[in-house]
Amino acid sequence: MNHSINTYKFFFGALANPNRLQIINLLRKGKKNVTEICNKTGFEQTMVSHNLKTLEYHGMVFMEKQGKYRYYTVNNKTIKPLLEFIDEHMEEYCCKILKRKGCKK
Amino acid sequence: MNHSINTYKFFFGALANPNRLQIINLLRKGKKNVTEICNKTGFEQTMVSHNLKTLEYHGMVFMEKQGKYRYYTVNNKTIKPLLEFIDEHMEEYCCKILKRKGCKK
DNA sequence: ATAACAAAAGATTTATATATCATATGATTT
DNA sequence: AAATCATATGATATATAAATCTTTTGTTAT
Repeated sequence: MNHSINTYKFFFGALANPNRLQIINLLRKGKKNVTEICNKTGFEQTMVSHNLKTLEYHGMVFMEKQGKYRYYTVNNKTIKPLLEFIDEHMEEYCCKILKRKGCKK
Repeated sequence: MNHSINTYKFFFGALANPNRLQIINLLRKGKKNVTEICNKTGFEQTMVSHNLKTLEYHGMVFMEKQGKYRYYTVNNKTIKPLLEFIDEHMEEYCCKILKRKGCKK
């Protein structure tokens, strides 16, 4: 905990949202622009833009302009290992939560 | 992402709360019972109990009964490296957020 | 056994985050 | 340069989470 409590609060808050998580998950399959994200997810454009802004603000996704399009990529350098780490944590310590889906322990 | 979107949502949600983060931070200094947590933080007993329940459910803290007391410890096996990993992420990718407090990059 | 203490549980109010709605900006095409 | 497409921004209504309030459970001491 090198930073303020609220910094962590907002960081985790950025990931505590199903729509943002779905966007992250989609971007893990490759770079996409906003319209492509909307089409693949069925989400509204404004909702996607707002959520991408939150993710970008926290360094979870990156944006690059290409003409009238804006392409987004996920920050796999940190997001991938972060999610993997949490997967392992849950396998170890969240049996109650995962039970229905066949937890190892 | 081995688990459902909502599983991650609730996991991150558990950490996206300043009071729970403060409790985690306090427990990092050592095992404490509910009353001790209340005294050190100034939080109400019911609020602390509710938040400890959330943290325990997600395997972030552990509880052991000792007479009428319930002692809580933080799961440092995962919480410590998790927070350290996020510290590094923020130093690298969240300069905008940390700027005021002297970000390295 | 009853009182006092420690902690949890449930219900309700309050606070916060989110999606939606309306509008604006920027780039490309005709 | 007007129209269209792509995306972002700001404001507001709605949904969700959280704190508080009230009550309950469990443990120890008298």
